[in-house]
Amino acid sequence: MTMGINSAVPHQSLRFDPDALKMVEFPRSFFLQDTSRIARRLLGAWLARRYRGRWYGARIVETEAYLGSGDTAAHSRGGRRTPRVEPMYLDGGHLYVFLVYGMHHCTNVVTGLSGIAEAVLLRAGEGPRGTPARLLSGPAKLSAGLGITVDSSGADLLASGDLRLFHNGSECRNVGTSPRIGVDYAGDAAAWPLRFFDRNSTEVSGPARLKNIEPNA
DNA sequence: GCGTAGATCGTCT
DNA sequence: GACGATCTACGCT
Repeated sequence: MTMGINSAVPHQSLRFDPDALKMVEFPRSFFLQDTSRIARRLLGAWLARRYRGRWYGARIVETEAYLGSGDTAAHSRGGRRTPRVEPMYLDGGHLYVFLVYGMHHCTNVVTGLSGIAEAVLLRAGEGPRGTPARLLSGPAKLSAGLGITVDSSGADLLASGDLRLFHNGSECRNVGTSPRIGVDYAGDAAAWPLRFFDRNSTEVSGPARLKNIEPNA
């Protein structure tokens, strides 16, 4: 067996202590709001993973909303319900993780009631102080940094398990908006402004022309 | 800074 | 059999 850079070990620099930072978890009701609103409000929240008894985490700085059956960019477009996508149909607060290009994992937070296949793709994060620049500046990099793989698809973030979503009460006040990245195949939906990012962050992914866009109050 | 190409394989048609 | 909700390296401007 090989244990290389693709193993599910989180990056050491992401060690943190959610208790010392007085972080709390979102209630289930948070994940039942409008998906675009959740995508925006997740900016500043911390995705966390417990590995061998220690916590590792990343502050989310970029997200995208995927709006279910009517969204031609979503894996659940047209009501598709295959084994891979099944976690998208769970209650809000579960994870949906998939593999792209045969090598990269992408992590999503499922939103909405059971039966509604919407989700928020977590596109980029910032680690604690000392984390190397650009370690988490992309959906696959964020997943790899925390060691999240498809093995975690379907996990419940509210089950007191090893994967959680924390926040410390402060919301991102400088939010930029743009079309989603990498969905050119989606026709009209490719232009929908469903990408959200922290304009103060240096770790946002994507081309420069999609950064520093005016705040969208 | 921008555009292009190649990696690599599960999933869906 | 084609195609990715991506990333890196490389060449050019």
